[in-house]
Amino acid sequence: MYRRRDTRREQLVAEITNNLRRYAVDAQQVGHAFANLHGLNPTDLQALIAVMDAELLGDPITPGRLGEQLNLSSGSVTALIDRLERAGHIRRDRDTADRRKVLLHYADQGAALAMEFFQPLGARTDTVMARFGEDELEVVHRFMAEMSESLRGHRDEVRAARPESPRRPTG
Amino acid sequence: MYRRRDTRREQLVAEITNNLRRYAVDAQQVGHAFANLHGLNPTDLQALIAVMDAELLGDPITPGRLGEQLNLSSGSVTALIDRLERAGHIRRDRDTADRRKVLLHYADQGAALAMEFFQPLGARTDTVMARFGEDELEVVHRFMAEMSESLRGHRDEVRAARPESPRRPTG
DNA sequence: TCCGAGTATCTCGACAATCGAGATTATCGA
DNA sequence: TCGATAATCTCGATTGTCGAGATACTCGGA
Repeated sequence: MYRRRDTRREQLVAEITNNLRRYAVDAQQVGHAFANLHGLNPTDLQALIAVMDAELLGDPITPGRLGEQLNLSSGSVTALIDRLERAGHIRRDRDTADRRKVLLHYADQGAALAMEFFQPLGARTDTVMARFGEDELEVVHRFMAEMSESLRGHRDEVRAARPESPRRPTG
Repeated sequence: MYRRRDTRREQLVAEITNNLRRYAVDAQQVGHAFANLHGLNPTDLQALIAVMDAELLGDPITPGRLGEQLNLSSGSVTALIDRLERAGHIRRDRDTADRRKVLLHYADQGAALAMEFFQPLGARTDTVMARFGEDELEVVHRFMAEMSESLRGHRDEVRAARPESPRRPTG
């Protein structure tokens, strides 16, 4: 964000970078605000979306994998799922094949909530996209796909890094 | 994400929407992982970025406004600033004009951390953008600017909404 | 069928971030 | 100087999270 802007191209790069960053921040705040509004905490909403995503991909998520995605300990995951299940957002089902496993499915309550979360967002997204031609959307699509891919790579790198001196403020 | 995909255009819209959502989720997880790595919690990192942003715009943020941005109560903000100040990330300064106000500035420690956070991200962003022509970047820029603007509007709407029955589970 | 190693999930006590009401400190107009 | 207003901080209660150990299940071998 804080870089040379001598050429038009550099200026574009700088501003796009800015916008991506702001988009990410704002998205997080939308999630936070929405969660508050519905008596959830942000983790709950993240979890709900992850459960829904996995299920729609035909590959229901387990508590273990959910914990990896959200970076939670096993204890926290159990508490999290308890909360969501108590609120009627999701269900726990044992995997019939491997009965050690628990598969998470969203319940009606959770589907409704996710819908309520995504619908206004989708409407706004559509409005913006309506102002772009199909060839332009092709460009945007290619850009977002690569950007998304790149960010996922970065996330995995950061996660792989081990804290060398985690919290030792000058001993 | 879950919509008709009859035409190429609809397909594009659907996939871009998907990518935006995934980008937001992944960005949040990067923040979470990075914060963990450095002994912070996600709120601390968000706050640090907000302080840095405000200061670079020439308009240093106050604890009150920081609390609004992050949706924290005044007590939490004080604790948050205490943590960050103790860790050497930011400084508190009284506003000389209105001495009730406290202005937050990032200290060297905080600048270094923010740099460490953004640099690898910037490198990746640059790599992706290098694969696009200047006219393509113009399109992406316009798209991201409008998208970002739209999302901010949505955030404010969600924040303005008041929880009608916040947490009364059929009590 | 029984055993033991391996894996997934859950239980529980300790810790830390957050909330929210009230106290504190500073400003501004009369 | 005094009272009203505003920004920040203090403190007790609540709640999400951690992490080690317990529990439940699977799978291969005898």
